[in-house]
Formats: sequence, structure tokens, C-alpha cells
Amino acid sequence: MPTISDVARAAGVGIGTVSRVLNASPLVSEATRQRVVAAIERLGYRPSPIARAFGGRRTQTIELLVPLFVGSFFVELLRGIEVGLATTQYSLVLRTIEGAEERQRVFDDCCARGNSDGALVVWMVPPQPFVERMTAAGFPAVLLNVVDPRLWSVAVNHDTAAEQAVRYCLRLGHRRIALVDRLEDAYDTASRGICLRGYRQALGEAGLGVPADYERLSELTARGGAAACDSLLRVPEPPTAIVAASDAQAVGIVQTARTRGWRVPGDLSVVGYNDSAFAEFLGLTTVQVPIREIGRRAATALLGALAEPGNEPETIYLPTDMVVRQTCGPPQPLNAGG
Amino acid sequence: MPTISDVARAAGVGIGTVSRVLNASPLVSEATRQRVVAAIERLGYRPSPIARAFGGRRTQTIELLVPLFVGSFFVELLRGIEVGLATTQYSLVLRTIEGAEERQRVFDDCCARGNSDGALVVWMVPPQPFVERMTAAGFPAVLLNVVDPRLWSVAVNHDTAAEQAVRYCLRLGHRRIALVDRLEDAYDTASRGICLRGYRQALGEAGLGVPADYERLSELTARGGAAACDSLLRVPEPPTAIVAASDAQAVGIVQTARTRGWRVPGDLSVVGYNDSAFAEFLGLTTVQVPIREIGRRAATALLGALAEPGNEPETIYLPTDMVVRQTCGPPQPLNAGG
DNA sequence: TTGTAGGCGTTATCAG
DNA sequence: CTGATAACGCCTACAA
Repeated sequence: MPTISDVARAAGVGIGTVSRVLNASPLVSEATRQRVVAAIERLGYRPSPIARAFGGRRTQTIELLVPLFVGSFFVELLRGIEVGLATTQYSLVLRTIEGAEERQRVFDDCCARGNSDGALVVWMVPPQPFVERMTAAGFPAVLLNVVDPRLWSVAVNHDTAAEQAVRYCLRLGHRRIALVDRLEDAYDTASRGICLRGYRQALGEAGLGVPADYERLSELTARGGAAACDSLLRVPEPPTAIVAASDAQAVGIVQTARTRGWRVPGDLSVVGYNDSAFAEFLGLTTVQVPIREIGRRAATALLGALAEPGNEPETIYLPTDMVVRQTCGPPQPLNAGG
Repeated sequence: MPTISDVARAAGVGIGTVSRVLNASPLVSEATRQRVVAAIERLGYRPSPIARAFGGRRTQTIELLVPLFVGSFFVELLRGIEVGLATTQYSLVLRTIEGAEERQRVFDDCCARGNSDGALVVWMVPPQPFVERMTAAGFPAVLLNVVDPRLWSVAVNHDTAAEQAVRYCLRLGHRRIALVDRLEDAYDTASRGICLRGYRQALGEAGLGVPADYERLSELTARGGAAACDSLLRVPEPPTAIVAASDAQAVGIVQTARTRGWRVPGDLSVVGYNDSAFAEFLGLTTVQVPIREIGRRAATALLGALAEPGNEPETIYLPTDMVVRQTCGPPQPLNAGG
């Protein structure tokens, strides 16, 4: 495996010159450059990223911190990230997270040693010590689909999205609208719902008080949605519409309702969240989240922070859209329903 | 950021001793070890993986080559891989692949320079030059869900799986069974179907010739399945059952059939493939693939190959299972159908 | 059992 | 513009 010295010798120049050619420095004459390039070609030389990271200062590596509840969301996100990174040489190292302790460990390791130049943090708010450490180290991190004013963040506004969904149901004539939310911090069962505020806000604006027993928290799975739906359909005055915090939950809700003999959207309207790949084919009415675009913008933001370390972090909100399909309709007149 | 020398100085020992402690060498007295550990603790020292990779020989890094058509498959796979790697220090660097040229590029880069100690290759057969290069370099790679006798492979047998699905339909009484297959090489439209052989085999064993116009190829998406279904329902003698090469395709098939007024499973039975997360909630009858286990076993195999470089590559087949849900039933008597 | 010296392949910093 | 040379942080001999 040829090294930079081999190339230098073959081209009859010093290693400094080869390094300059490698790094596209303008301080090389065209003639010399050609000779060096030829030698590189001839020897099939490829610089060692590791030696590079070691000698230089930057690792050309970005850490990607991903909690595994992301599900199919993840591949879409990756597509966007790859687009944002396409013109660069950065490698992504993957740190998957399955539970609270693991999250702790991953964040502890993240900017501890110069393993990477920056981080993309998916769907998690980092712990305080991490924020301090990285701020002190000038280590840039970008949050995806979650917001922290101390850091770069690219996200949709989950409350606004919930408002959209609730308002849509209100427009259809619904008054009994329930929420199947998800934990703001998926690994902290003491945390609140992520779009509770938006839900309540929209109901409040419509002059409807917050219903007593219409708020549920569930895992981001069909199973979780199913359980929440089960419980919602049992309350004395069950909802005529349910707004979910994910498409997976929505699928569970639709399925459970139908199994129990409720027609969807006849007896129960359901709104999903994300517009996942399968939502279209299930005819799921949902709130579209520009997942790929979040990935792309986050990558771009990180590259920007890497290039100009000084800048203050910004929060970039991307808009969400209602996608109307077949799981929502006007509520049945009370006396006509089951 | 403290270095090994700082620790050595603080502990009043040489750097060699610190290195030995770091690498759990037995050649350190307990007393010395304690002092060194204390110093490490006190200084908050953490060895630099990069320097380590540079000075030593191994990078503690595994490349994960993933084509992005994997979809939700990917997260399941990751879970397994992480389990297999849990007790180690290996990092995963992610190389996503979106098309044929990108695949070429990624494979060209993969074992070219000592960036990584090994590779996990998801759902792709590597090009010949890569195989030669890595074999020559003693660079281990493990294929996931695809088989190449020259390399370590952990997979299910797709033909056997198709046989299972077809046999199940045969047992239900179906005789007109179609296949919506996927390309063996997703980026080569000239390649064959991945489970065509198994499909034909099962039909042949049942004494049924291969139907003339019952074989389709489609993308691994609901849309692809929908298009294939559309065309299958138009043939003079349409099938009474369709075996798909993915759950996504199956969803598209079910949806399309129902839209056209065919009852599923009344008029048309559908079998999916993989048993993805959503299959259960859609009531999809499908062939279960132990995705997570494939990930785990592949990681284990790679660790093994890393530990004992000499061994011959093996192919590990994991079994598939029929999961019976609600999209298959006996065929309608010919005169009763629509 | 321990300390010391050499090397890994770059980049960066100097003189020239 | 170019060439030498000093880091960079660790591992692995080898010498003690």
C-alpha cells in the first residue's frame, strides 16, 4: 500500500508538495501538480483517512445518533442526509440507541474525544452536560425533528402539526376529538406529550374546553395506538375523531376500531402523523412531515457550522401539511351512530 | 485533552505501562495498575481511537454497506447487528447506496485503504473486483440476506421461502398462483427474479406446469406491487393467489385488488414476505424472515472472522416460517366468483 | 514487571 | 512555489 512518501519519490518531489496537491492547495505549479497526479495515478495511491485524521485536525467524520424507535422514518432521513453530504467527504458513524442508559452512554462518548467533527442527533434532546461539553469544545451538533434553542435544530413544530390535525377535524364537524400522543422524551416516562399544547390550543380556540379523558400517551407503534384506542372507545362519551402522533399508532387505532365494529371514517375519524411510506396505500389521512428535507437541511446546517464555527445556533422550522385520504369524515349524527 | 503521557506522568510510570493497563495486559502489577487507573480517573483521560487506529493496526471500525431500498427492514437489522456487536468496541460507519453507480463507488472505496477492519454488506452481491481485493487483503466481509459462496453469508433461502408460500396456497386449494418477484440485483434490471426458482419448483412438484403469464417483477414498494397486480388481474385466466417478494408489494396488491372489487381473501389470496412491523396489523399472511437474527448472526460471524482470519467462509441459512393471518383463503369455486 | 525508543502517514510550519 | 522536519497519540518491540 503506497504512502505519500512513495508518491513523493516517484514524482521526484517532497512529501509537502504531494500533500498540497492532495489538498488542492493553490501553492503548486501546474507542471508539478501534473507530475504528482500522474505518480498518484500510477501507484494507485490513496491517502489514508486515519493518518489524515491523526495528523490533521479534522476526522472527516460525523456521528449520527439515532434512537431505534425511529422505524421506517430512518431511511427517509438518511436519504436526505446523504443528499446534504453528497458533495463532501464526510463519513457517517452510526450510534444507535435503544434505551435511556444507552443514550446516556452514547452522549457521554460523543464529543469526549476527537472521534468526529460534529454530530447529527435524531429526535432526542441531549442532556445538559453534553451541551456544555460540546459548546466548550466548539463541537457542532444539529438536532433533527426536535428543538433546543442552545443548538442548531431542524424540525417541524409538533404543536402546530397537532393544531392542523385538530382544526381539520373541527372543520369536518367533530367536537369530540381525542389525542394519542407520544412522550416528548421517549425514554422518560415522566415527560409530557410532544404535541399536547397544540392539541389543547386548537380546541381552546374553537371554544371547546379540554376534554377530561381524551388524552393518551402511547408508544410509537401500531400496538401502542391499538391499546390507546381501546381505552378511548370505552370512555362514557367516546371521541368521534382521534389524532395520533405517528402513522404507526394511527394504523393500530384504525385496526382496533374496525375490529370493535366501528366504521372508519363513519363512526371514527383518524389522523396519522408523518405520512410514512405505507400511509398512502392504507388511505390514511395524515400530517405530512418533510422527513427527507429535515435530513438534508440538518446536514447542510452542520456543514455550515463546521465551516464557520463562530455562528450562533439557529432553529429551522419546516412546514407540515394535511394529507387528506380516507380515514376522516364528518361525524355521524348522534342518534344515527351505534 | 489529556494524553497517555499526561497519565504516565501523573501516575509516575512510563507510557508503556499505561498502554498495558489500557489494553488489559497481564504484565502489570496490581499496585501499579491501581495507580494508573486512579490517574486515568483523576484526569478524565480517554484514549483517542484515531491515534489508536493509526499506531496500532486495527481501526475498530466496521463498514455497513446498505442499499436504501431496505426500508423499515433496516432498523430491525440494526437491532440485531447492535446486539451482536454489543460487547465490543467496534463502531459502524454507514455507507448508503442509492443506485448502481453509487454501489460501484462504495465497493471501490470499501477495502481500498485501511479505513475499517471489516464490512457488513446488506442485501447485495459484491462485484468481482471487490471480492478479489478483500480476499487478497485478508479483509473480512459478511453478506446479509444474500449468498455468495466465496464470502461469509447469513441469509434465508429465498427460493425455499417462495416454495413455502406456494405450497401453502396449494394446500388451500389454489391452482392458479402468480408470483410478484423482485430483481435478484435491485440495480440490474437484467437480473432474474430472486425466488423464481422456488416458485417454479413448488408448482412443478405439484404437477402444475409453470403458468405462462403469471410471473412479474416489481420494485419493493406498494406501488410496484400495485402495478404488478393490476397487470395480473387482466390476464385471460387471472390467478386466485399471488405470492409477493415483500410485504410492501403485498400491501399494494391487496389494496389494488380490493379497489378493483376483488375480495381478499375471497377472490384473491395474497402472501407477503418478511413479516414487517406493519404486516401484523394489516392482517397480512406472510413469510416470516428472522431479520434481527440475520443481523446478529452476521455481526457474530464478522467478529469471528476478525478474530480468526484463516477460516474458510461459511454460508449460514436461517429458516423462514409461514405466518397465517387474513389475506389467504381457499379459492372460490369457479362459478361462484365474480 | 517496567521504562524508553521507534514507527505509523498525514498535516503544518518553517526556511529557502 | 518547494523541501525538510516537527508534531500528532498510541502501540510494540527491546532493553533493563
